[in-house]
Formats: sequence, structure tokens, C-alpha cells
Amino acid sequence: MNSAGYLVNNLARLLVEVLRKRIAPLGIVPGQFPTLLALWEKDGLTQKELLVLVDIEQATLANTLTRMERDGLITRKEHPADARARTIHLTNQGRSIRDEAYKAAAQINEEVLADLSDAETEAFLSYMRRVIGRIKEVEATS
Amino acid sequence: MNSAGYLVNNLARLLVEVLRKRIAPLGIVPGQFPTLLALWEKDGLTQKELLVLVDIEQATLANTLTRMERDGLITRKEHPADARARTIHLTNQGRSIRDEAYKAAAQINEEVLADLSDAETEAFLSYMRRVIGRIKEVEATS
DNA sequence: TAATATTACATAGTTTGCTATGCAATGCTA
DNA sequence: TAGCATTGCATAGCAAACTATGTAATATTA
Repeated sequence: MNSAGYLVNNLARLLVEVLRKRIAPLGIVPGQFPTLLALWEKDGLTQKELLVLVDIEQATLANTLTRMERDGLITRKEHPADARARTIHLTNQGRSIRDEAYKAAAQINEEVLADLSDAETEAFLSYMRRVIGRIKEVEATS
Repeated sequence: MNSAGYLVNNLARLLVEVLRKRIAPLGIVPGQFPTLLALWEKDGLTQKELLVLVDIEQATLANTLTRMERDGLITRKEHPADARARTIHLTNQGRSIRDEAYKAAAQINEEVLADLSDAETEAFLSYMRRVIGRIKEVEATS
């Protein structure tokens, strides 16, 4: 069990669970993180606009938004110009956890990479970007 | 969106989807892969014995085994000595796809790592192992 | 402008991960 | 050996990913 695929999968699961534990006190879960990051940058986006930022499928985002609304993190308002679309807005609660969430994410990042030097960390990230690029290339042409 | 966590997650999802497409013709899905690998090595294990090999939670394995039974990959027989336990056995179908599955996995591994040199691949794997080790350490002591 | 295509979002259904908990069988110990 | 603890597995319920498909609303085109 030492293939790249196995290790990546294992690592991803571990990281998600670490994040889950750290952000649980804030009332959010890992799947909401990318959406929150985008909305903290710019509020009032449509689902379509969010979608290009978060890199998940549209249906996944729609479900995540529904859970976020349920959890009191966002509200959805009708779009002023397009009745099909809705704009997505952070609630006070959603806004208020921003700094704590950033801090948690940065701390985890630092902790889990603590055994790698700066150069090694850079190499690690670059390998991942290259493999991701490679997969997207292969998938696009097949 | 360039943090280690984001990249690892992204990469893991991409790899799972590649694997899903490649093994679909064999009638299996990615979550069944670790279990199949273990059973191809040694048939007739109990769930408990499988568990130490696959590195997922017991409940996840139990559900995966149920789906594998449904899909005709395994059967479960009563344990000769312990009525709580059951031994898990590959069906002919489960056994027959072994070589194709190994080939698919090896091919994906080779393809997605094609842009990395042997040394880079080694470094990449070693970084992942170190980070995994680090997380397990941190989690154990917290 | 009426018909058609496209777009924005939602919903249904599956997989695969998790935690929490239940239940029966087995093991231990007072 | 009776009672309690532990073990092996199953189940329930949730999250988050996917594909496929449905439904309006909007845009395009014949």
C-alpha cells in the first residue's frame, strides 16, 4: 500500500478530518470552506460565479449551499435581473467566523508541514500541481 | 487556492475519478480496491483481519463489504470457531478481474506521474509519507 | 414571434468516508 | 458460574463527492 494513489487518498482523508475537528467549534464543516473563502473575498455572488472559484461540480455546490443556508451561514436572494439566478450572501454569523477560520487553516497547514523544510514544501506543492496538471491534460484528450 | 490541503484534496478527487473510469468495465468501484487487493493476497480473512490492512473505519468496511457482496465479488461464510465473525471469500468473478485491475492501477500510476522523474517521484512519495506520519503523530498526542 | 436552444439551479440517486450506537457472542473474574 | 466487559459486526445518520436529469427562465433563430 505505497502507491501514489493510496498515499494521496490517505493524506486527503486525514487532512479533512483534522480540519473538521478544528473548525467544528465555529459551526462549519470542511466542505463549506472553499465556498466561505470565496464569499469572504466577495459577497453576493451567484452560484454560477461561485462555481468557477470552488472547483467542484455544480450539483455538489448546490447541495453545500443548501446545508450552509440551513446552518445559518448564508442567505439566498433573488437576482435583480435574472429570475433563474439567486445571489448568495453571508449572514452575520458567516462573516463573524472568518478570522478564526483563516487562523485554523493556517495553523493546520503549518503543523502538518512542520517536518518539511521550506524548499521541500515548495517542491511538494509543485509536484502536486504538476500531477494535477497532468491528469487534467490526460482526461481532456481522452 | 494553493494551500497544501486544497491541492491534496483536489488531487485525491481527480485520482479517484480516473480510477473509477478505468475500472468501471471490471464491475468494481474505487472504494472496493483496497479490500480486493487484500483478498487477492489472502482469501478467507475476517472483517477484523481485513480492517488492519485497509486503513478505513470498521463501519466503512462493513458497508463496502455489503456492496461487494451485492455486486457478486465476495461471499461471507460463518466463522468456524467464532459465531460473531464471518470469513470473507472472493467469488470467481472477484478473482477473475485481478490481473486487469492490477494492470489498470499500474497504468494510472505511471500515467499521472509521467511528468516527474524517478527521483522526483520518490521525493513526492516520501513527502507524503512524512506528512501522513506527522498528522498521525499530532493527532495521537492531542 | 413562435419554436428551439441554452442557462441557472435543483433534485434524485449512488459511493465512500465519518461517528455513534446497538446487539449478540465471547472472554474474564470475583 | 453468574455477572460484567470486551469483541465482531451491523446499522443509522450525516457529509461531500459524483452523474444524470428535471424545471424554469432567458436567449436565439428561423
